[in-house]
Parts: sequence; structure tokens; C-alpha cells
Amino acid sequence: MLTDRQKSILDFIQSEQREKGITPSTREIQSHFGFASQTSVMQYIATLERKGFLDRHARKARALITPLQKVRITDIPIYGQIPAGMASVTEQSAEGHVSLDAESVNASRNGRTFALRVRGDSMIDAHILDGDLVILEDRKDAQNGDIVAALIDGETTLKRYVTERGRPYLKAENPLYPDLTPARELRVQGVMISLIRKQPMRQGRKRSE
Amino acid sequence: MLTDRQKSILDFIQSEQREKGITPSTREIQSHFGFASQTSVMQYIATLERKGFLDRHARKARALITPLQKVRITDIPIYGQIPAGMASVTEQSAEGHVSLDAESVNASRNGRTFALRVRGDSMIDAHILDGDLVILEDRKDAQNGDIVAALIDGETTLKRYVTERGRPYLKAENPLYPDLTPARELRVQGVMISLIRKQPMRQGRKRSE
DNA sequence: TGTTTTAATGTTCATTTGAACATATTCCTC
DNA sequence: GAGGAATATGTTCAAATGAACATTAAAACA
Repeated sequence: MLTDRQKSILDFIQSEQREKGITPSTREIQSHFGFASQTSVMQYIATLERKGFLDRHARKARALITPLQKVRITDIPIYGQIPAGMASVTEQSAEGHVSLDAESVNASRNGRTFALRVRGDSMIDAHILDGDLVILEDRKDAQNGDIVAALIDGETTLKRYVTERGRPYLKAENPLYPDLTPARELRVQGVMISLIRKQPMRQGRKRSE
Repeated sequence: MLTDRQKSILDFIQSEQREKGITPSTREIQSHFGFASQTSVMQYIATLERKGFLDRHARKARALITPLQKVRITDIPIYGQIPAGMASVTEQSAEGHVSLDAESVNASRNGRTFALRVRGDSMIDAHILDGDLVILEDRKDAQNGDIVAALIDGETTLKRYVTERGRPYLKAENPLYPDLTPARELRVQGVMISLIRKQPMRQGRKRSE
């Protein structure tokens, strides 16, 4: 689809994009490849655009859009604990952020998305471990079987949302933990859409090799 | 830390960045806010830079760097199956990509990173499910206990790497699956560093609500 | 009250940058 | 061997763009 030369031009644009945060100008590309004429670069760009490997804003400086940028990156705030009184989660109290493309975590275009760091092993039978990062969507309409973050007695917990004869309760996925039946109301803060687990880092323990 | 006006300028730059993929020029910012002079924008940019909310490449067009761009996004290729004969994984045979910030998946700066879509439940006791996306780093130096992608009889499998009396074998994390002891050599293709699980989408099954 | 910060205007300049045109060479294909 | 694509050069232009300087006014602050 692309010749070697064309690919190397595209690669350069992308690597500059990544390293410096901006796309190179035509003359920067020119000097990197040692072209005597800037027109060469114009031709490559036109070709890459025609073949669909590049988008651009015409007549604007450094306005190349590489496939990298086409991905819709969402910036998801991480909460350790969602404060009890909070009606909707706010950016303010976030502990950090994860950035990833919306598509790979099922994030919808409209709904707010946030993440919780899992504490404890109450959901271990659902294969959610201590330390996992659970991505949730800010929705109140949980359905039977969904894993939700909900507010019980002023604390946020991650549990499975189960309805039995019309009445919802929260089920832990670990026989050691009790089910939680809400005294008054059950306030769902979000529905799990995705999970990210970071494998614990091996410390430089060099043994059996 | 920022005045309202300063913040609205920064917000505009970031939203343009997100929507169009390039940062606005000073004159575009000017006309959006209705400034009579472009110098106003220059002043705001200088302030935002001084306060640390903005980086920039001096004397370059559209060269503002917002906090959004400071995150190191890696583009990880997803393989269904790593071809047997392949010495090192190549971009070519990728099925797709995940884009996320390197920090949240432990991706190191140098090593190549790739992803495998998990098939089957042979690692279920390690809480890795069918359909999960496992992120690996292209390393050969697996250590005892690591979860690795390895080549056995021309197929890539995800297993736990265990060494016993100096001899390595592959252990499934499911009693229903046998351990794999390599007839000849054990070729490790990558060591697991992270995992992404996409929660199955609920189809519009509206019942107990 | 005097001083600093923030905010805004008007003008001018030098570079940077994308774009266009004419031309030439090599390589592959029919 | 004709024709076309890919690759490359040289030159010129107009627009886009960042930057600088002088000046003013209101708000914040001590």
C-alpha cells in the first residue's frame, strides 16, 4: 500500500508527533531527509493524504493529522473513594488520570466516565482483584447482573447489582463477604464498563535463571 | 492559581486540540475571544507558560503543548496470534491497536510492547478471562512466576513461566489444563505487564427494573 | 495612596510555512 | 519502447504566524 520511502516519511511525522507533541513542518521534514527541495515533501504529503494515511487542515501550519490522533483519547479521572455527599463525581477530587482510547474501554461518547481503584478482594470471584482499576460510566440505571459502584452507608463499594422480585441488593463475589441489602435506598454511582490491571512490578530479584 | 479569563483561554486551546487535533494559532484564539489585538493572546500564553499550565516550542507555529499532550500515549498493536516463525513481532500482522498512556500499563520507554487477545480459560485462576486483552513486553528474560506468551509447537500460548530445578516449563492456571514441558526449547515471546478487560456490552434487554 | 498585576489596544516586522510551477530521472509495467 | 508512477530539484509567491514595542485602563493589593 505504501512504498518504503512513503512509509518512512509517515513514520517520521508520527515519531515527531509523539516526541515533541507537534507535527513537523514541511521544511523540517525536508531537512531531516536531506531533500534539496521542499516540494518533495509536499508530494509525499499529498500522496499519503490521497492514500488515506494522513489527514490535514489545508493551508494551516503543522496541521497534519496522523492516524495516531484519530483515536479518541479520553482522560479518565481516578478516585480512591467517591465522597458520600457528592451527587455527581467532579474532576476536583481525582487522584490521577488514565488516558486511553475510548473504544478500547467501551466508553460512550456522552456519558461521563471515571475510574476506581479496587480495595480488597470482595469481588475476586468476578476476577476483580485488589489494586485493579475499574472503569465505570456515570449511570444510575443499573441492570440485574451489572457490576456497580454504589453508595452504602456513606461508603463507595464495588459489588454486583442483583434484583430479586423487583428489589435490588448488592452481592459480593466472594463467599466470605455478606450481601448488602440497602436499609433505605440504593444509590448507584456508576456501572462498570472496563478494567485495567497493572501487573505487579518484579523487583530486581534475580534467582533461578 | 489561574484567573477566570486565563482558564477560559487554556480551556479553548485544549478543546481545539481535542476536536481538531491541532492547537490554535494566536490569531485564531484572538478571533474566538474577540480581541482587537493579537498581543492580548501573546500575553495570556506567556502567563500560562510562566505558571506552568502550558509548554511551547518558541517561534514555531501552533506549537503549544497542553497538559493533555504531556501524557505519553503508546500505541500498542494487538495480535490474535503471533506467527510461529516470527523472530520479533512486527506491526504488519496486527489486528488493531490500543492507545493508552504508558504509565498506566507499566510500559517501559525502550522495550516494544504488544497485546494479545486471550482465547480460552486456561488462565482463569490467575483471573485472566477469555476475551481479555493482555499487554506484554517483548522480553526473553522471563523469571519464575511471570505470566508469559510463549511459543509451543508453533502456537502462541499464555501461561505462567515456572522454573523447577533450573528447568523451565509452562503452567496453566486451571486444573483442567496440563502443564507444558517443552520438548526442545521454550521460546518466550513476551512478559505480561498489564491487562485490559472490556465488560461485555449489555444488549437492550430490558427486564427487571 | 501608590504599586503591582491583569487586561486590553494598535501597529509593525521578520520568519515560518504551505503552495504552485516547470523540469528531470529512475523504475516498473504493458 | 511507450506510458505512468514514484522520486527528486530549483525557484518564486502569498499568506500565516510569532514576536516586539509603545500605550492605556481597570482591578487587586499593600
